[in-house]
Amino acid sequence: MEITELPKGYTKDELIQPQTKLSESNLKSMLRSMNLKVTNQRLSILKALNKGPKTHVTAKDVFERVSAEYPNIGFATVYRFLKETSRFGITSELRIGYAPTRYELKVREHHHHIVCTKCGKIVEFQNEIIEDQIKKVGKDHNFSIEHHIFELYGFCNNPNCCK
Amino acid sequence: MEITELPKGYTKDELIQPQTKLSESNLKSMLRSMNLKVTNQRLSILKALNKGPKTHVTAKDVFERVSAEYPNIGFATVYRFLKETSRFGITSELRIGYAPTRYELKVREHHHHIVCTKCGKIVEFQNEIIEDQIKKVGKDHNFSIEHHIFELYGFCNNPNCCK
DNA sequence: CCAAAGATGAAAATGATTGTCATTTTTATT
DNA sequence: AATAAAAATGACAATCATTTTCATCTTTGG
Ligand SMILES: [Mn+2]
Ligand SMILES: [Mn+2]
Ligand SMILES: [Zn+2]
Ligand SMILES: [Zn+2]
Repeated sequence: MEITELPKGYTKDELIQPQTKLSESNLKSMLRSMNLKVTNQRLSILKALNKGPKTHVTAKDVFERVSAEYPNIGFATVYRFLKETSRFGITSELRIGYAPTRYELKVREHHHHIVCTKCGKIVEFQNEIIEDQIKKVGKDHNFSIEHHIFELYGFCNNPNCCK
Repeated sequence: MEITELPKGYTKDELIQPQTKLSESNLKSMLRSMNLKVTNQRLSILKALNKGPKTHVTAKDVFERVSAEYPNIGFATVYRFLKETSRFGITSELRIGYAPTRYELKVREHHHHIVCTKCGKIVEFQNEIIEDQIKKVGKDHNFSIEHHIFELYGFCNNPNCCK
């Protein structure tokens, strides 16, 4: 079957390990490296992205986290900046089923995701064999591959997976 | 970089080979196998999906093709039925960047796509090694994998690839 | 401090997809 | 062929994530 429905339980928290905590000056130099001005809103968005345990967050998630600090933040600012981060390779985008786009800071190595379509759990994995095959496929078809999406969907065999 | 933008030239026709031409009675039995009533609109949508050379079509593409035969067709009918076909595994869905969902009749074997983000060309490929790794990853993480998405994005080294 | 250049937020716009519902069509059964 | 129940259709409104617009602030280099 193809991805035709949202992962039902996707509101649940994910079980990913908390990630490296980046310092304020780390975040500022990130912004400078993007040739963007350093604003409180942007720093706050980066902090929100960097805050565990939920590391795959939607624009709405970010908006809510930042709103606590800056109640006047606008959605446009969040969306605009998230797109920038993705454009500059600071974050990667995750499109799961028909759910809103999720973002994650690229603080860990390149990886992909297995999504439980029952409880929404997201597990990360890496696979060198697949990455090698991607290069091969590109070569075989005379394409310069710039990026790829690769996500697995199924059911986690977890005792506490909902229902 | 992640998929942050639409393939620019995606309006262009794709260069996929025309696919097996299914007969009207083939299409009718498809519908019956789905426990759906046989209507002219549905047959026309299936025909549209089955018509080359563009085999990865959006709801709008289908709407336009069907409109020629049934000028009163509504978008709702197209969307509703396309979703059904996907649910029953008659079609597979393709989500390319932020472009509208594309559908393709499952008349060929399981495969994936390389998309040229410059000219929109879509090339299909199969890779057994990757499919095997998918099974392995599922097993390793104790998931029952139901489906997966896997698409490569890049530039085709094609003399007639736009600019 | 000052003046671009850039960033922000409010609000409206966009665009794909879905929901509603009155009307029509299909199909199995007389 | 007539009929009745179930299902499908199409017009239209609604949703909802994301983007655009634009007038008003901020940032930053000089
Ligand atoms: Mn991840
Ligand atoms: Mn295909
Ligand atoms: Zn990869
Ligand atoms: Zn596959």
